[in-house]
Amino acid sequence: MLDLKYIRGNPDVVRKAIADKREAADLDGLLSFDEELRALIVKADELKQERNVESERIAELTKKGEDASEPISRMRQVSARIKEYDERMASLRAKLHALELTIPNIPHESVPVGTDEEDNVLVREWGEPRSLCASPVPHWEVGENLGILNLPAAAKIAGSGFICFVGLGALLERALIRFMIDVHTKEHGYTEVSPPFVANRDAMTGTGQLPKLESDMYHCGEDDLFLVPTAEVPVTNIHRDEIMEPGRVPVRYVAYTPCFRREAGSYGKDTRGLMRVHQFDKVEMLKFVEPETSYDELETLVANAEAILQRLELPYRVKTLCTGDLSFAAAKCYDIDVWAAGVGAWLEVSSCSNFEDFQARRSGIRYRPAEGEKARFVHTLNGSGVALPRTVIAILENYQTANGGITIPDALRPYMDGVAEIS
RNA sequence: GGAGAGGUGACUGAGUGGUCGAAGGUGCUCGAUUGGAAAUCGAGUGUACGUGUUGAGCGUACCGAGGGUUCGAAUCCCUCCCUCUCCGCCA
Repeated sequence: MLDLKYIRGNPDVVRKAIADKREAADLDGLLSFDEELRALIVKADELKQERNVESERIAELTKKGEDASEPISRMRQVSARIKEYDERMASLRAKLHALELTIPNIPHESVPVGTDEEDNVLVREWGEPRSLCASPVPHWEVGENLGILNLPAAAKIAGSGFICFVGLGALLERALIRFMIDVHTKEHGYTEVSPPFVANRDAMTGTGQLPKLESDMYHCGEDDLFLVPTAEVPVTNIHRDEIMEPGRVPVRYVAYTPCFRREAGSYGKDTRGLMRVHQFDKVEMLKFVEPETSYDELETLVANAEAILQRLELPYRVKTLCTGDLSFAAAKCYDIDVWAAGVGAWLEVSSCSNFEDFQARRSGIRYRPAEGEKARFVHTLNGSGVALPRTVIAILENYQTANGGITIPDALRPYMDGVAEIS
């Protein structure tokens, strides 16, 4: 959510952001509601002041035993008018707020303007895109062959787009989670959290999943709870409606959660195997920082995610998303794609974003720079560190050996009970 | 799921219809005192919105949330949420 005063003062900047992000938002409607509302506030406040003053007089008269019926009947009418104003303002506020939630964040000046992923800009590449064997097969084949992946079982249980790991496959998943969290807590200074995997409507709205993406969320109607689409939702909301005391920021968290996404409307060949699933594991990093440092923090965030892939010796590339590919709430975002030799494709395993104060304003997350100073909104950032299934794909495909087995990356072996190869 | 208790400012804790944005205490900030500190004394100490010759002032709102009663609600009524205690159930 943007500052309404900012929108009022810089409508052209906001209009450009909406266009660059290819969003549809009724800015003019918002501005006119805002103007109408402020006019009503002035009138209603005047009436309320009159009522407050007169109420005090009525109290005095009553105390002295004098007749107060004249001001009372007059105030009865004033109150009726106030009620009318309050009702009009309430409905106007609701409409205004609904529109406010549809205004996207403004891209940072360093973000390239573009229409879709074709216009994203390559920042750097790491490692050689290759495999241990000459002609690696796709992960679903090698996984089924080795008995570590049972997709038909997952389909039987929950339908297509779900995963069932077996044996060393399941251990590999668990090892990756532990490996990533350990690196981030022990070497990168993050604090581990294990949050709820469901979130309520307020939490989902605070981070920006609602109202726009409701149809992509799994929803428990009975309790009006949503399965988390990313740890970003529960972890960002840890500090919702808080003012963090001086010295508290920067706060850095890392969390493992499963992520649930309906992926409604996603069809095509990139949905094969583990590439696009409804439930996947992810280790996510989040930061709450001072505004002045947020772009430096974004760079280290990306570096922290890259460190995971470097340890696993998986080739990857980093891209800056252009305005058209940038998500609704982000001001700037880097995507990291890992190379998967079997399917011969770059797969997105991390998205590292700076939301500036967009989520913080929406969620009421502030900090006090020093004792006695005015509270300011923090800047929030988050990035995957990293998403599991596509990392598993890369391991199954890039570490495939000529005999159809899988070599375990050195960094993972301590977490795999020393297992060096799956065969 | 059943029964009960409770939600007030950074914290603690008063307040059952008007003089309450809210006593007292603690903490914090500034000042006095001191060689320095403690103690003591004095002053100050929320957020949001609006208005404004723009950060002085003024106004409005906020005592878990939302409604209602009333000229007037922290105080009375209703609904919901959350916390705690006991019982039941259970990993």
